[in-house]
Amino acid sequence: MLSQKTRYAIRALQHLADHHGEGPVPLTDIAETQKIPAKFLTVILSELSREGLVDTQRGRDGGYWLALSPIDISYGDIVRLTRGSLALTPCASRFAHESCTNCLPESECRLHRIMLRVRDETARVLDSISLAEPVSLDI
Amino acid sequence: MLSQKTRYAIRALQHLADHHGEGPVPLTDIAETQKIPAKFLTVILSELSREGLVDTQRGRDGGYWLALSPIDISYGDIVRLTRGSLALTPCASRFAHESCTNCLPESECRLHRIMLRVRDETARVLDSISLAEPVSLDI
DNA sequence: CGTAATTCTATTATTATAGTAGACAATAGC
DNA sequence: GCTATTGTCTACTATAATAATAGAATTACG
Repeated sequence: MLSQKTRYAIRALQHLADHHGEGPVPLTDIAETQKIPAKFLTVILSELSREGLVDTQRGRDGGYWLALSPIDISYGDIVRLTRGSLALTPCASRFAHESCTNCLPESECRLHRIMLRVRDETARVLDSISLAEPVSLDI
Repeated sequence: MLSQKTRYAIRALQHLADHHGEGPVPLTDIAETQKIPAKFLTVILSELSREGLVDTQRGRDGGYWLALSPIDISYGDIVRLTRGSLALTPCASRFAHESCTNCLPESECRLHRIMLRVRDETARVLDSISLAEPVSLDI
């Protein structure tokens, strides 16, 4: 499962994508529209800023905006950044691979091979959709 | 991510599939071969037994065995039983649907639609593989 | 009966998650 | 320069989930 925090991050980024090119969007705007607890959102947006996904400006008329064009940010990127991995087991992660605790060697683990396939399919879907996508019911 | 417990459950069931038709397999056999803490495995196998996936016999020469033929147990079934859902968000679960907390209505939530697609792809993979599969590197 | 096995209930330790508090820093506009 | 506004950072807390253990109870075979 994606954590609540990851879900908030994605919806916040969607909101910024919707207002891309309109200058800084204040945090309270995002919080209210997307129903995200404001204080928690400060933590989330600060992390996204540190990771280079959003730019910020302090002070009056400050706020947040996407550091890249929406079309250049895929859902796969976001999940990898906020959650660390798309995979369902540590051993199946491509970019954050770890061996599972108390497991057989990967070469003997049937679950490992299955999880690689699930990860590949998940990546195929999430890497093909960007924040620019309207994501209507029929895509 | 799948929990450690779910991963143990899957590997335990694989072990039982490997010895299907050979009578009761004692818990310690499974624990040793699969490197699963024995006491924890009792909890896991008891649950699988309550859910009807394995049958058990107590006492001397007792143990566990699959209640169904390995070919009739898919990885999708196992994950749904032990984890509740294949989906990455509560709102994207087909059999254990819940609305996400602090979310927009599902009809307006772009993330919801994306997660439905990921769940469908995950289900396609996991429902197509059964415990009878050797799951070699090339399938 | 005795031994080898599973079963059940309860408990614990650890970690992750979700969220809050409050001091601090920067900026724009008057 | 003042001040209101807005983001930043560190620390903290409460709750829940996870992983695992303890120990008594039950069953069944011989």
